Amino acid sequence: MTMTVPMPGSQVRGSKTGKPIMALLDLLSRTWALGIIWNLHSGPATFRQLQQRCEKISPTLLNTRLKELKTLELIEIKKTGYQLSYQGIELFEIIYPLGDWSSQWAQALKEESK
Amino acid sequence: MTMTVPMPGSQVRGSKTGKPIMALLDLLSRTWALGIIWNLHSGPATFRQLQQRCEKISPTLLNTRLKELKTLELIEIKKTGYQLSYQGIELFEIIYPLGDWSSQWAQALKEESK
DNA sequence: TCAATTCGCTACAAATATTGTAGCATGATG
DNA sequence: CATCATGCTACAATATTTGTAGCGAATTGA
Repeated sequence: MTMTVPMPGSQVRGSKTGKPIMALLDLLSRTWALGIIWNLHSGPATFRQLQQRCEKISPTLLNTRLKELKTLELIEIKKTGYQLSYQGIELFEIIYPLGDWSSQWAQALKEESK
Repeated sequence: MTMTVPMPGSQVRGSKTGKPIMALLDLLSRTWALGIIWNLHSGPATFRQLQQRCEKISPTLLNTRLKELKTLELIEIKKTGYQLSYQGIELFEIIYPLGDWSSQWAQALKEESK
């Protein structure tokens, strides 16, 4: 298995510059990366619990993403299972407003289509 | 070509509930979706300009994403090219702090590995 | 103690998404 | 009217993701 983690400072998909934001966007663009972070916010979870929270993720991919997120220090593993690291929490706090925003957005889209 | 846009309210990858946040996370998880939004922030761009800003995106995918983002009303097309819609700007403003955050994160990762 | 269950995770083939290159049709420019 | 740039499509090669089955280790219950 070859895992290419979008490490800031090294080249990532979509950028030759190695700018941290590009590494981050690459990471977050990967299927389920955002979903895992979002789902971990409600507290630590074991592998199987996380599988359930994510509803339809395959174990293969879940494990792949967990490794990436661990490497990039956004999550960590404790006795209670996987959880957001300090940095992961910070990241979550930035994207947290997406929850409310998405509701308004959905509403607007619905109005639009009337 | 079959385009499945993660329309809030309908089922999306990763959720049976149709919650807007899940539609949004599905959308943003798609390769280059975040990158396009990020790159459009610096102003409107034509198709080819956008291709250059994104450095390595294939025209096929760029077009696919643009259609999705247009359908979901995050971008719109004007004479000057593609640009963020009002909602797209709102979305960008939420994720904007990721820029600074990612720098600190990169720094922390570097310290860590010393 | 030891069978049964649960858990974290791997194997792997099928399905899907993305890339990369070539180039077409259209409209602008000289 | 020839040339060029633009927006985009075609399509085959490649990479990613899914879905299912199940293995080995730890835990539970009798």
